[in-house]
Amino acid sequence: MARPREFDTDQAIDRAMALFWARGYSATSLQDLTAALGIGSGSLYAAFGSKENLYARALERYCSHNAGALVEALDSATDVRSALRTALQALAEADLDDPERGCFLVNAATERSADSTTVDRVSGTLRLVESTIAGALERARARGELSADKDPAALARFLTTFIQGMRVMGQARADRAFLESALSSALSVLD
Amino acid sequence: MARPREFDTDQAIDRAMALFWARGYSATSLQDLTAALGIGSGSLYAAFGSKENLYARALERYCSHNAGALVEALDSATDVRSALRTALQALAEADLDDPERGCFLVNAATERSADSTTVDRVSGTLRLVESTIAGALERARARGELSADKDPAALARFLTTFIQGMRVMGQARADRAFLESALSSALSVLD
DNA sequence: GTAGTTATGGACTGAAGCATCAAGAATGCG
DNA sequence: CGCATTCTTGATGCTTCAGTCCATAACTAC
Repeated sequence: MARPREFDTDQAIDRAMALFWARGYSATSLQDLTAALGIGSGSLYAAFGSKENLYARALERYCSHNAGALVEALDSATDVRSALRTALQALAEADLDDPERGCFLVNAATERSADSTTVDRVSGTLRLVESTIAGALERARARGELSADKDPAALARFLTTFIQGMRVMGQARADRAFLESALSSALSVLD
Repeated sequence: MARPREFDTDQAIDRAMALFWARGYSATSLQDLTAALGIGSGSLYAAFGSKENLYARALERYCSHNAGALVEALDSATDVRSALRTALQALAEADLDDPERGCFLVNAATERSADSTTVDRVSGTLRLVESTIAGALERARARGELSADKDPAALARFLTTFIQGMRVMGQARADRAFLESALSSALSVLD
């Protein structure tokens, strides 16, 4: 019926995500975006409406992808402790690999804390992380893997908080030994 | 010998700090700064050299002020547990009072992780926080306040990390109940 | 009061910012 | 083969950006 779009929208969002993630919202210009996406500004605005909107789409993708991975890892876990350790170690490894980028969710929370769209996405994702961890801990407790006197909900709030701290420390160039030490101490609350 | 400066440099840095803290580096314009500082751009550049330099001075002030308060609180503590709880509760309270601002150090770490001046300041401050906590825990252990089988250095790494997470959660609009719950769980590692 | 020095404020520069628009190109349908 | 529709490109508009410059002002020392 009409001329078809020449670029792949999903791929464009992925590329925008990489830029916003690495540089932040304000420091990423439209020139950066059109260059990385390989499209003109007209196409960009026709497809996404605005820079803010594209940022929201990129953050949405990041959140659903990363929270999805965590949900998958924890929902199928038979051993919470090792599942949590593996998942958190992977996050630490991401920071060690590329400390400049850090965690897009954390970056979004800190840079755009005055923007309600961003705040809603971030807090919603954090709630999902929290409830996923809480669910895994509850099941572990039912299996006797976690002591009956532990509070899964409280531990989930704690671990969700700790994760964000680990990402910040990673971005602040904490080394592997530091992150692993902190992680071990954090997980000791399960014992 | 010459015309004296009409504005107070320290006060100017304080005002610049408030702006950079609330909006970040990129989203704060020179117009914002000259308006808030009440000086012309010529004076600003004569006194501080560049926007980046002024940011560095503002961050430096924030770090020395806040880390200083923590050092003071912990170095004179007779009861580590309550001193730590009080100090961390104060940070949580700051986030609850004004979640948009969050922690300038965390904001700096995430927004300007590609700038070595910023990274150095942030990581140096975090190391100071870590060693202050470690010192307080060591003394507590020597007093028998902390079990001998605990590792003060490891706990300090953990707590330093947790604090940053708490600031992120606060900025992401976690409420008081959440933060206090997470904080209690974190401090339970001392038992 | 004069000379020397430094601060002030705002006009100014050139670059870069986001967003729009117009002209042309690619498609499906009749 | 037109026609309607949607996409693409990039020039364009207008704003804002960081930073410089300069004429003027305020001060000290002599």
